[in-house]
Amino acid sequence: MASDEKAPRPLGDLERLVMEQLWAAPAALTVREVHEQLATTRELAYTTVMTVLDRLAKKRLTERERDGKAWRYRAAAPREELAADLMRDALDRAGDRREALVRFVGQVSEEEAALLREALSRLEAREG
Amino acid sequence: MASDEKAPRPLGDLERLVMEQLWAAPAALTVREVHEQLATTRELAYTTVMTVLDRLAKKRLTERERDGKAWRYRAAAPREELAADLMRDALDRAGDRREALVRFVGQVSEEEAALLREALSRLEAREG
DNA sequence: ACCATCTACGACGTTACGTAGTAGATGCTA
DNA sequence: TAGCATCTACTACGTAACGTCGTAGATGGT
Repeated sequence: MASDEKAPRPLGDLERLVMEQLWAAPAALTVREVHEQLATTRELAYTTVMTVLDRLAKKRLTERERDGKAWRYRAAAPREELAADLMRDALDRAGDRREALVRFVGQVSEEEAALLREALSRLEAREG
Repeated sequence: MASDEKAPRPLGDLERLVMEQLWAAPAALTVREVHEQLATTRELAYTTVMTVLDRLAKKRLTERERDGKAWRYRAAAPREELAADLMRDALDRAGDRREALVRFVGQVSEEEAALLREALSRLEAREG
């Protein structure tokens, strides 16, 4: 049955940019590091980045740890995990799941369909 | 590659309720009809429903046709189509699609996995 | 012609997000 | 240890979406 929970709001533009920095980084980043990266492309106050990082943490999209007097932020989950969650949410919001899945596979590319089959086989091998 | 378009905002609570009325109805509904339905559950001004229907139309989620001096609204697409679109969007926003799909099938239920396999077979039969 | 009804449009409060400033805590350094 | 550079915490403001509704004027049937 359809979930009654509210769909998670999509990330704002800046929030997405920041998350992309974190996802791309091999380790947790400080506000300064994120800011320096973004500053190569756009003018942006240090505190703006700080605010966004803070909000992302409140939304549990990032986690942070102390490093001296600064915080280091990292993504709470891989980008692909978030994508999968959103796909789940969307599916949960569909009326007829079968129909929704049919339409979904009907609009993915051949390549993606192949990836799906592969993923399903792997699942079957592991769990089936 | 990841789409740069903004993710569509999820429907608001009332917008979702209204869409559910339209999806459930066999034919296009007037503002009054939608209002009467919703009014059985909650107190709501007629014009509130009108506004929402109008906004949904501007967002191309509903279409409307004249019926006397009133408008009749219907969903522009089936609920499952919207769900499929949202799944696509989420997938487009993932970094590594393969990984995202693996995670996705990893979190669907057994039943949903079966539906997915079925949908893929059907696709293969039709296109492959 | 009248009355019920419908639409068009504007309005207000709330919340999310982009954006940034200020004040005060903190930690290295001379 | 005094001071400077840096970091956080908190506040704030503008915009847009959405829930919510009112008013005014158009419209159509009897």
